[in-house]
Amino acid sequence: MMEMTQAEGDEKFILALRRIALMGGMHDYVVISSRELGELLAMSQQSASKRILELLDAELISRDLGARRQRIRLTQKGIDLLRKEYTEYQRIFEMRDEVVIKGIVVTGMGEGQYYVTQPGYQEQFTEKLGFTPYEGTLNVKVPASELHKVQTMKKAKPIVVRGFERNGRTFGDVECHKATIQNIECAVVVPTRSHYDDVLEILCKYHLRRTLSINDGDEVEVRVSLV
Amino acid sequence: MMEMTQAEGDEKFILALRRIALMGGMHDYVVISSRELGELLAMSQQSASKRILELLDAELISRDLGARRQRIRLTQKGIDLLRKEYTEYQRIFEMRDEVVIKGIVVTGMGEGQYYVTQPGYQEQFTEKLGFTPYEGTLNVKVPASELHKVQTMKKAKPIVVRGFERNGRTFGDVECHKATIQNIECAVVVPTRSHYDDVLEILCKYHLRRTLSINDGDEVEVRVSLV
DNA sequence: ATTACTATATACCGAGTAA
DNA sequence: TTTACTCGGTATATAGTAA
Repeated sequence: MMEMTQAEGDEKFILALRRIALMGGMHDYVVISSRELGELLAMSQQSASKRILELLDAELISRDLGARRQRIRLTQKGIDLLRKEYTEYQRIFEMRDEVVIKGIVVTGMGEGQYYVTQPGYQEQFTEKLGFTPYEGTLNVKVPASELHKVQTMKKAKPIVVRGFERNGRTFGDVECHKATIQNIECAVVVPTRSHYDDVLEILCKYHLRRTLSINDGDEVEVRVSLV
Repeated sequence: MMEMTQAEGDEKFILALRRIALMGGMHDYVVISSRELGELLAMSQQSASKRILELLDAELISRDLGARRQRIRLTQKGIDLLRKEYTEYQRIFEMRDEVVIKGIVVTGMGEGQYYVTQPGYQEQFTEKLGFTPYEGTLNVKVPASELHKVQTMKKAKPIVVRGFERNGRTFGDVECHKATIQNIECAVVVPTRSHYDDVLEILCKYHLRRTLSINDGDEVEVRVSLV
């Protein structure tokens, strides 16, 4: 005897629910025969009839069964199930608008600070990011399970801060992405050199450790805009 | 022998594609074992393995099969299939003639009040909304989980209140949507500036805080008409 | 026309197991 | 550890048909 949880068993209902919803079944009863539903779902009249009985049994639809025609509408439970599906697709496709990366605050090697304070960069930060960064970056280590989000971020169009030369030293381009941490505006700096880095360097107008009262080991959510 | 068209046979692939997409497989290869995928899909390792082979055969994913681990990503065809599904859900849910957005009453920055009281707007509000707004807006903060409804609202055809110039200052167009809160007629003003705003500004003939006895922190349901 | 039952056919899943 | 084969049990679909 194979038992199924609610969520697992739901899957086969979805297609039928969607067809009914597309015919207006979320708002009111719609006339639909089992033959018609079968055609829309590429299955036999018999199977469609059975599917309707299953949907009724699962309380995902309600039915008004007349002598020659049945009328069907979705129940609230049916609408909720479809909306859950919809939300999952939104998560998939709107992941492109922003991505929330969880990570742990760590102490960096002071590299960020060195770069941020270079006047050649600083002017551009102010112009292109809309704020003058505090002289120091917040370093956030990203766990492996979140690294794909960093990849996503790196593929989004960055705000490019141009490199320059100074005292015979070459400073490369820096790619930034606007972000927020607890609603405070900041920016993630992607050093163009290292492609496999799992530490985000974050610029902010404020001293984030003090402003947010965070320290090494604390978890933070960096909400990166990808637009 | 039962032949299936492409579209019909696709159905069983969708769930697996969605899981892979949610792990970032639309953007890059992601490491995922057949056991892991099986757990996520509530099926055995064997079945998940078979499903992966089927997805490969249908050219919906591509795979980099290493000695100890496989990496999978969606092909363009796989992405297209998911997007087709997403579009169908959009059709279902955006066909709706109203959307109910839950939010929390907050205190705004007084901007709404400034705009509402401009005579250039006020006349149009009276004409186009059917009521003369109280001199102040109710601000409702929408949680992230409800933001997709705001997107839906923004895609509906708005009532446009034309901008104007006054004392050398330019006032832009304002987009409104008719709505109700607890059956009281009102209108949601869409701030044209930022697309990611999560605060609704609400116009009403009455002083809503007093009329409904609501205050900061209270939850309200804004029922927005999309027709 | 319908809906939907019963019996048969088929597709699917997972246990066992190899590589 | 992996991936993925074979095979047998079971869930699911359809044809035939009743009401």
